Amino acid sequence: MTEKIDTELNDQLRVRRQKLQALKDDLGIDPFGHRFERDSYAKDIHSFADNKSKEELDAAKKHVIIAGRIMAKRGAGKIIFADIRDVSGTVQIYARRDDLADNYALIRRADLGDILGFSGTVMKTDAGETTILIDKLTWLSKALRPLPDKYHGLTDIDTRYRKRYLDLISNPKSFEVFIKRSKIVKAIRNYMDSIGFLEVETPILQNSAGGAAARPFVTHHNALDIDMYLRIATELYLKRLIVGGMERVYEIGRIFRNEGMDTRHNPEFTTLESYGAYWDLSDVMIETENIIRAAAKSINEDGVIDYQGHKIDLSKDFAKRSMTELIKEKTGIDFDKKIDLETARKLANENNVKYESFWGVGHIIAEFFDTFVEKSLIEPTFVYHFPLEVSPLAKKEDNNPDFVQRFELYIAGGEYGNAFTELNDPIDQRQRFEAQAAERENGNDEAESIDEDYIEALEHGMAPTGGLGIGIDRLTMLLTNQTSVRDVLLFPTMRN
RNA sequence: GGAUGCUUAGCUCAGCUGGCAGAGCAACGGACUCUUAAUCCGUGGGUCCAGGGUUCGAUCCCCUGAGCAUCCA
Repeated sequence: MTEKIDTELNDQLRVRRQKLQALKDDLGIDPFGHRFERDSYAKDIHSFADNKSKEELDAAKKHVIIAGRIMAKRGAGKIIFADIRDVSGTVQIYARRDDLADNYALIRRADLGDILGFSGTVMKTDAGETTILIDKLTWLSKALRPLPDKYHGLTDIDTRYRKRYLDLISNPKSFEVFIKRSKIVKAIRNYMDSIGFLEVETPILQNSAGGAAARPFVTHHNALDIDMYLRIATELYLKRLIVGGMERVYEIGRIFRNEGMDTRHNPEFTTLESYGAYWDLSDVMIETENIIRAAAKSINEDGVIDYQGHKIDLSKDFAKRSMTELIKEKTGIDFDKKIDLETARKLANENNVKYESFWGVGHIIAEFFDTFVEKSLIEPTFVYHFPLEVSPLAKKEDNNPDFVQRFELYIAGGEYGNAFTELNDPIDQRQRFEAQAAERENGNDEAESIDEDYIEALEHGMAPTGGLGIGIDRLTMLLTNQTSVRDVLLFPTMRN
């Protein structure tokens, strides 16, 4: 056993190590315990007892066994009260020396943060608090470090992210967000399964990263001696499965984008992508509404959310608006009229819209939307009629080859979903990839590269397909009213 | 990438014009058989983020760096 010498430890650590030794030497117990069978959670005890009177509880003689971490401890001579936290919540215990005899030494020696098992009888104190009067204690684990401040919790943002376990122990609200995240993912999965979609897993390590406009992370495979990329989307593999006849597939998985970090971007994040054969955008709109509603209802029965002061009823039908009409409403500019690049650039200059040298008219239209419209879309709105140039994987509109069958879903001024009628014409797809390659030549390092294998798959025939992508992290932020993506990720990316 | 701010005890935070480093909680010793941010008496605990500079003297002023946050690109 290697252990820091005493002088390197602060008083808190030193004292707890001494207590650890004393538990072994004086009481002969294993400070790190073993299997323990409980029959109740804190929450069960509250739901049993909170609305019963002191007398009713005394008559009931309800005996329970719980286990948990000591969060607070209050002594008064030969009795001790303590708050015990388990996964369901917190319940108070009441230990009396007269009842416990030798066992009393365990609770007397226990520190905040230690984990013990308790058996006892449910009662109510004179102050009316549901409490377990303890008749037996079992030592389960010794904490060698102190808990964060019992009243303020852990507030240091950096420590909350780096040592998430401390955040979870001391900040119940943070704990709750991650419970909700789990429920959201489960609700989405249940819905997708209920409409006949098959959950699949596609490669994270790829030879070329496609399916989105983003720079990938590069890694190296030693045995093959090749560089590989972490996926930036699940799209192209999922559509190969549509070609393969799976017809309805989805994946909820981690993807990786090598770009800046801020309150809405973490380098690794989770997306849902789904592809339904024989569907088009109208089917995907229904699917999307149902997914968002199922997710919202899994954590809030009425489906009404409050995001940063915006009260939004997700149970109402979502609006459907054309991108160019929305831009026209805000700026008076009609991008449905055919204009050349020079004119588009002039309009951009006049409206202080910045553009890159490799942008065509389509990029500029999309930028007008981002600049003038996006933040104003508070009520759930499907924005459709996207420029072809920014949508290399979407099918063209029937009557307008400059635009594609694509929508994005906007809520509370942010984007929560992206969907196409998928481009299933391999000849058109090759041209789109070539246009992307040309953009890359001109300096767009986020442009798609030509994925020959994917084109070959399309050449075998892919049914007309409606596809959807939803960012799970963003959706969780929306539904749990969080403004930073790092507050919905258990372990956000941190610098060393 | 840029601007601004933050970093002090295990945790939450003060720290005046540059003059011996402070509080609450937690911890330690004691009292207390219905407490609940328990209370009361007593005690200990510091790489003031790191490195340089100015100064008789730096937690404080200056420079460089690190981490984090917010805003912008």
